[in-house]
This record gives sequence, structure tokens and C-alpha cells, in this order.
Amino acid sequence: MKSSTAKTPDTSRRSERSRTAILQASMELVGEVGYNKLTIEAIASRAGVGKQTIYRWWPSKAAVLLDAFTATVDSDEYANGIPDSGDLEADLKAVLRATVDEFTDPSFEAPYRALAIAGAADAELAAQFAERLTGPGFAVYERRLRAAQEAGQVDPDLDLSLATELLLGPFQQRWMTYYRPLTYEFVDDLVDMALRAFAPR
Amino acid sequence: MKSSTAKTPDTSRRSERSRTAILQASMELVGEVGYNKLTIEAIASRAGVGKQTIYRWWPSKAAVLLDAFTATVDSDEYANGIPDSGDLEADLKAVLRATVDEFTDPSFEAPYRALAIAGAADAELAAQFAERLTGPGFAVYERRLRAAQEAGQVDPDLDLSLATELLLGPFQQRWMTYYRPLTYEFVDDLVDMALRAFAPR
Amino acid sequence: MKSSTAKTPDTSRRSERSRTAILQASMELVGEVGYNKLTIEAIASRAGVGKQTIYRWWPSKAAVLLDAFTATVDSDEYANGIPDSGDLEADLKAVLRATVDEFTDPSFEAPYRALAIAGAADAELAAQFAERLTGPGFAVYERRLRAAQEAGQVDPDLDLSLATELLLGPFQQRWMTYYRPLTYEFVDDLVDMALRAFAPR
Amino acid sequence: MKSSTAKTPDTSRRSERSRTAILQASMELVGEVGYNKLTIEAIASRAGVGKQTIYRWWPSKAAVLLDAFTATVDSDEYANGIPDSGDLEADLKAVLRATVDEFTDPSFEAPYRALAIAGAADAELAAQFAERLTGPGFAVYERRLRAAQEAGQVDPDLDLSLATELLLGPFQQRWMTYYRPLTYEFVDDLVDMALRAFAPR
DNA sequence: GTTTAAGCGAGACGGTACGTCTAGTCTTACG
DNA sequence: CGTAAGACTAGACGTACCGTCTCGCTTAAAC
Repeated sequence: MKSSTAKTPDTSRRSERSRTAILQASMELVGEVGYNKLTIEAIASRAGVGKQTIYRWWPSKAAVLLDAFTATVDSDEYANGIPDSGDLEADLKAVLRATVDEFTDPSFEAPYRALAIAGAADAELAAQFAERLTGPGFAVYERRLRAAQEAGQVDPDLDLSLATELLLGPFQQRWMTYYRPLTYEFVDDLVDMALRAFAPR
Repeated sequence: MKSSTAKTPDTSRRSERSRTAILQASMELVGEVGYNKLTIEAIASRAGVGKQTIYRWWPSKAAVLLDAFTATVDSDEYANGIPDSGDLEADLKAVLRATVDEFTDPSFEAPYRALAIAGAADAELAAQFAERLTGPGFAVYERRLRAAQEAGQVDPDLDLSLATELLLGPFQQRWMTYYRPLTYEFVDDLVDMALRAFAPR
Repeated sequence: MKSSTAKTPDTSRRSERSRTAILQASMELVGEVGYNKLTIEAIASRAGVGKQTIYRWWPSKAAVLLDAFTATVDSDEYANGIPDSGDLEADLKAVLRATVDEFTDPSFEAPYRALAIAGAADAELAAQFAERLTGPGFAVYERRLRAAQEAGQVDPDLDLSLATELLLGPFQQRWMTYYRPLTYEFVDDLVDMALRAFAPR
Repeated sequence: MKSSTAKTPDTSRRSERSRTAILQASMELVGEVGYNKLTIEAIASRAGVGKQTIYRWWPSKAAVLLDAFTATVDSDEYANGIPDSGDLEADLKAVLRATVDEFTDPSFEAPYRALAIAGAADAELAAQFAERLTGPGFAVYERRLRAAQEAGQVDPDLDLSLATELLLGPFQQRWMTYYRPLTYEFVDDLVDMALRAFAPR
């Protein structure tokens, strides 16, 4: 056998400056040219970095972008969770309306869609995408629903995980397939309909 | 502007033999190598056709594949609609279980996913995809729900279009993002939960 | 087996325009940057040609340069041979002095040296180099010596081939290794000494 | 200009162990893979040495190889000179036949050719090569010819330096350009022909 | 029936980006 | 400070496809 060494580079010597420049260049470029026309060469050039430095640390341009995107989001997004005013309907509508806004802002939408597409084409990447972005996103809804459940506002036997899918699936489907526009009205109606499914019997 | 002649080739002289060979080769190849590694050159070569013959009639490889896929589906799929046994729950579960099977069969899944991905990356294609595949698919659910509505089994004020999204969105989301496995149990639970949202008040 | 086809491109469809542009660009660039810094990419770029067009028709940059150089020389150089004034010594000195001039002109010397070096490193290329450049060059000397032999000016048993090597070897050695400068005096002395070896006994 | 310090490292602290390992690795590798595929990285790796240690002490891989090769030759080769049996022809044929053997042995030929090629491409290196290898080699022939001259066996006015070039030039030319094979017959004939040029008038 | 012009298979073309390789420099930790 | 190790910027390598562009050949429509 060749050997198990020679594979992984020494993380402790990694250039933080290069890493940062690459992630930033990726985010800039994906916004400028879109994912399909995003090239490793362009990232390297924009970042002032050798191509090899990218290939050394990431297996694909999707992986670069996932890191880049995660870096810009990680901090804030999932920390606080959904506010709990006691009014579930209002809270869900508020957060979903905010999400509509987010998915309407190209600087967020472009890289996120790029990643979603890359994930759809590559199950392994999809797993990472789910773990680092979708998963935490769903979790905050689940948490809010649990609070509502404990407050007796939704059915005590409700499967919260599936409930979250019921709520977010239609949203994600519209967005991903351009099936219909993402509007406040849509999410309001969606919440109304979903809450009827969640209601205590 | 260019003259209006140069644009559209003469459809009447088109070689049916070539057209068929191209569609068939596309379907074969997308199954063998996946969408990303599917190349026009390979399609042309497999079909025994010049590259130009493809470029003459289709604007992109996605368009080729859409035609190819549509050709294999068109006939049967949407003709009959969802059977109406009078038991909405049973009917929906039956058809969704069948859909699970379909989306688990690689020879169907591979090209369909390819198209979904291509659509996610290109709104124009997405429109065609919606019109020719998603739309008719959703319509059959809507029709069945309407029958149920007329039979008084679901709320008379229910927005049938949104209801269909509530039912199929979670399914599509799981499938597209590999979020979780598509199982009979999942669709059964999904139907159960959705029907509570649809129920007359 | 893969097949014996697919290898050789169709010569009849070759673009003469591209071929010419490539050869010319090669000659220009080798003069500007030298052989070691001559790159296929630069040739392609200068010639306004895709890299593949070079790789399609030549196996290496040395082969390109050999063609390029041969094309500039072929026509004239070896056609006439060495003039025969009846005075062997004068004729040899004249042609060798002319050769000194040639090897002192960088526009000739640079590509020729490049090829000689490439040949020294690759026996296969050396064979082509010998066949197309060195060989014909040696042959004209041999012919002139043969005339002298028939005129009784050199030993009738002289091995003309070896005699040519005796005459040109020291020249080539000086040039190739920068051992000492190539001057008129050197070639004059060389002819004088060699002729003593050629003289009838 | 940079300060004058930065240039030359402190020789007294140089690691002899590293120097030796580098030279040895160079000789091994040039025999194994040839000059063109000889890389600094491979030398460093084989020698168990950092690349910088090579770059610190040598300006190019050719310079490394020149040192490496010289180290293996220096001692013996030129010490004794050509034996003088009194029979010039026999002595020259003997030593040239031995040289044929040497240039037929790949373990000698490979690095020597590598250096010759590097020299042909770089006049500065060529000067070093001439001074340390070619020059001394030619000198031993000159010395033997001088002895013959003093013994009245060759023309007293013979230019011994040029005579040496006449003798070795054809040999070098054959070898360097693969023009024709290096055989005993060739060198015998070469000596015969050259001696006629050297003979007293 | 012949003519003629389009579509056709084939594949060379100018390009772009790929992922790999090596050069030569720079950084870190050690002795 | 020299060293071993190895990450870094830079850029050429040879390959794979892109979409366009001839080439002759075949073939259906218009004469």
C-alpha cells in the first residue's frame, strides 16, 4: 500500500489569511456570476492564492462555498431561535415573513440556492448541507412548536419533526422549483393551514 | 438584427430517426453517468449523430433531457388521475406510496432529479418543467381533493391549490434534499397530518 | 482493444491557416524567450489557436519547433550544395565562414540550438533532427568532397563520410558546448588541418 | 539593492551530511529518471533534506548535478593522463576505446549527458562544465600529443589544441547528437585519419 | 427525373476550465 | 542560524467539452 500518510495536510500550518481570502472571494464571485460560472481558477485569482491551496483544503467548489456561506451565517442565525410571544400563529408568520425577505435578497439567495443545487446533485454534500444549515434551521421551528405543545396550544401527540416538514416543505418547494412566488400572503396562508393540522383534537 | 430566416430550421425535413436516437441516448446516459457528467458529445456519439444536430434543435442539454423524459412519461401518467374509491385517505396514501416507489427507482429518479436540478438553476427551464411535469402532477391531486370537497369530506373553503402544496411540498423537500428517506410510513403520516388541516371545521 | 482508429485526425481537413500561424508563432517566441521558456500555451495564444490544435498535430513542443524551423530552411539551404570552383580549400573555407555567420545570427542560432538540445535529450527527436537537418547538411559536404576525390585532389580511398565528420565535428563541438568562439580563423585552420588528413598519400 | 549580507549563507555552519546526501541523491535519481524528470523536490525528498537547503547552496539543479558528478570523477580520471608507450596511434586508440566504453555505460552517460545538455542551454554553466570536465579532459590529450611532438612523431608546427579538437570533436558530435553509434571501429578510423593530419610534412 | 438546398454525420476549430505538477519562496519549530 | 518539513503563489501541463464552423453525403421538395 502507498501509505495512509501523504494524504492530509498539516492543519496547524494552514494560512488563515488564504483561507479567509478564499471564502470571501467565493461569496463575492457567486453573487457576481452565479454558481455554474463560478470557477476555482477565478476564486484563486480573486483571492490572490494558488489553485493548489484550494485543492489542498477542499474537495470541490461546492465544499468551498458551503464553508464560505456557513461562515457568514453561523454566528447569529440560530442562536436566539424563534421568539415566543405566546401567540404561535403570530410568531410563525413573523419568522416566515422574515424568511421570505431573506430568500428574496439575492446576496443571500444566490449562494444558498447554489448550495441547495449542489446538494441535490450530491448526496454526500447534501448531508453536510443538512447538518450545517437545514438541520439547525428546522430545529428552531421544532423548539418553538415544543413550547407551544407544552403550553397546550398544539396537539400533545403531534410529531413535531413532521410538523416542521409540513410547514417548511411547501415553502422550500416553491422556492427551489420557482413553482410560485414567495409572498407574505403565501406564508400566512400556509401557517393558517398548518396550524389546523397541529391543533389539539 | 439578423434576418428572420436564419433562425429556425425547417421542421419538415427533420430526421425522426435522429431525434429518437438522441432522446434515447440521453435517457440511457443520464442513468449511467448522472446529469453532471452527461455531455452533449457523449449523447451525439451514442446516438450516432453529429453534435450540430443536437444544437440545431435544442438550446441546452437540459432541454434535450426534458423532451427525452417527457416522451417516456407523457402517455400514461396523468390520464386517469387518482382513483376515487370514496375514501380520500386511502386513495392519497395509495398514490403517494406508488410515488415513493417511483422515486426509489433509479431509472425514473435519475433523469427526473437531473431535470429538477437543472430547473432549480434556470428559472426559464423551471417554467417548462412546471408546465409539463409538476403542474399536471399537482393537478391530479387537486382534482381528487375537489371531488372530496364536493362530497363534503374536506372543508368547503379549503384552498385546494395550497392544500396540494401542503401535501406534496414535504415530499418534494425530502426527496430533493435527501433530508430524510422516502418511506411508506412517512407518506402515511403526512397524509394523516394533512387531512387534519383539510377537515371541515 | 480500444481500436486503431480514433488516433489520427483527418489530415485533409486540417487548417492550413492554423498550421502556418503555429509555426510562425513558434519561431517568433523561441527567439524572444528561448526554448526553455517557450510554452505551448504561449504558442497557442500568439497563434490565435486553441491548445488542442497543437496537441492534435504535434507530439511535443520540440516537434513543433522542428517543423517550424525546417519550414524556414527547407527551400533554399541544401538545394545548390557547395560551389565547386575547383579549389577545394577555398570552397570549404568559404562555406564554413558562411556557416560561422549563420551560427552567429541569433535568429538562426536560437531555434537551431533549441532543437539540438531537445535532440540531445531525446534520441527519437534526434533521429528526425538528423534526418531533416544534420543529414542533408553533411551530405552537401560529402558531395563536394566526392567531386574533389574524382578530381584527384583527395585520397581516392578516403572515407568521405568520416571525413565530413572530421571537418564538422570540431565545429559542432565548439558551437554546442561554447567551448571556444566560432571564428573565421578557426574554420580556416580547421580546413587546413583536415585537408592534410584528406590529401592523397 | 539588497544588503550584501542576505546573499551568501555562512559556509562554516553548513551541514556536510546534507551536502553529501544531496549529491548522492542527485546521482541516483538522474540515473533512474533522467535529467528532464529530475526534480529538486525529488532530490530533497530522497536526501531527507528540505528544499530550501538545496536552494540555499546551489543556483540550479544543473549546478547540483555538476557538483555531484565532479565529486565522483575528480579524483582519478585526469591524474595519470594518457599512457605513453611510445606508439601514439596505439595509445590514442586505447584511450578512445576506453572512452567509448565509458560513454556506453549508462551510469556515467546519463549524468554526463544531462550536464552537457544543461551546458548547451546555459553558457555560464557551460563555462564551469568546460573548466571542470571538458578542459582537463582535452588537456590530457594535448599533453600526450606534445610528447609525440617532442619525439618527432607529429608535425613540430602542429597546433596541439586544434589537433585535440579535431580528434575529439567528431567523437563528441556523434555522442551528443546520436548521429551514429560510438564504436571501436569508429575511433580507430578517427585516429587513423587524424594522425595523417598531424604527421610531419 | 432532375435539380437544389436543407439536414445530416463527422470532426477540426478557438476557447475555457479542469485538476495535477513543479518551481522557487516563505513560515514554523527544532537543535 | 542552519535545518527538515511543508504550505504558499504562480503558472504550464495535457485533457475534456463547449458551442461554432466547415466538409461531403444523403434526401426530400420544387422544378
